[in-house]
Amino acid sequence: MVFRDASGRTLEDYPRPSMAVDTAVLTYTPDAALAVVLVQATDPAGWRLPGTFLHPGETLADAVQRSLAAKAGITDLVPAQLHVFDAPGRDDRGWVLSVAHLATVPFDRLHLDGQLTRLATIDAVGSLPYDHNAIIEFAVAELRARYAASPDPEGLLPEAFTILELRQLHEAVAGAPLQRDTFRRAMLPGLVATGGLQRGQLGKPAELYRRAAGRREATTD
Amino acid sequence: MVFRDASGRTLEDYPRPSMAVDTAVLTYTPDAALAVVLVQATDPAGWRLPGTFLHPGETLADAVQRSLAAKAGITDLVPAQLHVFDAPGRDDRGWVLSVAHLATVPFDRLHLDGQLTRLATIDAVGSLPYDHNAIIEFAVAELRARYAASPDPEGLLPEAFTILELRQLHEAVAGAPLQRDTFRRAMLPGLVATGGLQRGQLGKPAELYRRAAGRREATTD
DNA sequence: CTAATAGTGTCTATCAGACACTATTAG
DNA sequence: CTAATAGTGTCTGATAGACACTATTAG
Repeated sequence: MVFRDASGRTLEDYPRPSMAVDTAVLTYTPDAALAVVLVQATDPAGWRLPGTFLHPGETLADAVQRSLAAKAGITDLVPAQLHVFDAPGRDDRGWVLSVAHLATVPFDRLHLDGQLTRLATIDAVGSLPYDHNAIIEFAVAELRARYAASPDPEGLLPEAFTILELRQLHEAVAGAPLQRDTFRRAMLPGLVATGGLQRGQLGKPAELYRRAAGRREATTD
Repeated sequence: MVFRDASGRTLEDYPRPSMAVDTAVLTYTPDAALAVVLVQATDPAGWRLPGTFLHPGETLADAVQRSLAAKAGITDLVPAQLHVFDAPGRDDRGWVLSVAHLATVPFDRLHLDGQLTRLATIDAVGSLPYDHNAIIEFAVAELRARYAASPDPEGLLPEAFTILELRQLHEAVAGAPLQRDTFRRAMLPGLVATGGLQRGQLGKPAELYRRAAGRREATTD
């Protein structure tokens, strides 16, 4: 069926923008920092967020996966839409709207190639082209909301972890220190002890936990 | 500056989708119900959310304003982006992405024309074409989040109101009854007594309030 | 007066913040 | 032993839910 409006024009007669996706891939580094993946571009040269133009018939989520699989060797992502950036002059190459996305990846599943890709710590990202700094702001705010309620909902830690490791992750995400005892009591309902202990450190060995199956909120019941 | 990719193609050589906006305009009716504005279309005939295609150089927010000013006589909106609906087959007229929006309007600022526009109560919207039912779900969820913390943040009530009227509005938004005394105590920090009373009803006259200037959250300080 | 609604006092359970205490390890 | 970290007990203040009480009106 061909659509025609009041003036008899079909859908193809209307000017259309180019549609892009740009993704903030967030990870948690071994030195306890929240970091974002940047890629090197040539055209306006410099570091920026990985992105691509939407292909015909393709889903936004698929475009995100396609743009990241090559550049960062990441698969099985669950990208989340954040916001559409639509300022008319945001891209000097033409009329381009970008749908900003967030994806989280455990550090050991990242395979960055070094020349074309690098990690930047969240509080030390430089000035990026387009509105990519604003996209990172959006992404971090979204991640903070997710981490407020339950223990490591994105699975950035390995299978088993101590509560200290969990708290350091949550502090990196929140960008602020968290109460030691309150944090423990808030997270315990969502955790299951593995029975193992973490030895070799000074002090009493810490119990190892994994996330509870039901991905519980921090409540009593 | 003309952009060319590795194959020498410019931005215009890439296929592009049509970009639309669809808006859930929510209001609060005199009979204490949350309702959404629907418009009558001819092309696939039936009721649907008001929307339009994005014009060149136009902002999404501007397109929302343009599509609503005519059809519902509403101006000075502050539309909020909700989500991009991008399923390849969502529109049988072609490849159309829609950016769903939420706008709230006090009932007495609505000027619906009757033949082409009507209100539907939220829990009695019928089955709408495309993904317009999902858009309404998104919009109501967003409104609920906003109304959880502060008194009538969208200004759906008139200047002065009683706490009973405020609670009835919040119950319509939440879709569930709220505790009478708890609600009052939670909202009072964000309210200012006007000094007036609401008379003429049976029972003790209720004090009239307006929203506090600072749009305070429900806390003590 | 009665019926109805507005507004408040208060008890209980829960929870965050704060702090100190006990428990268990390395060295 | 000492130093350091893990884990817990407990007090305080704030708050939600529940319930009952007082206050003030219409009729």
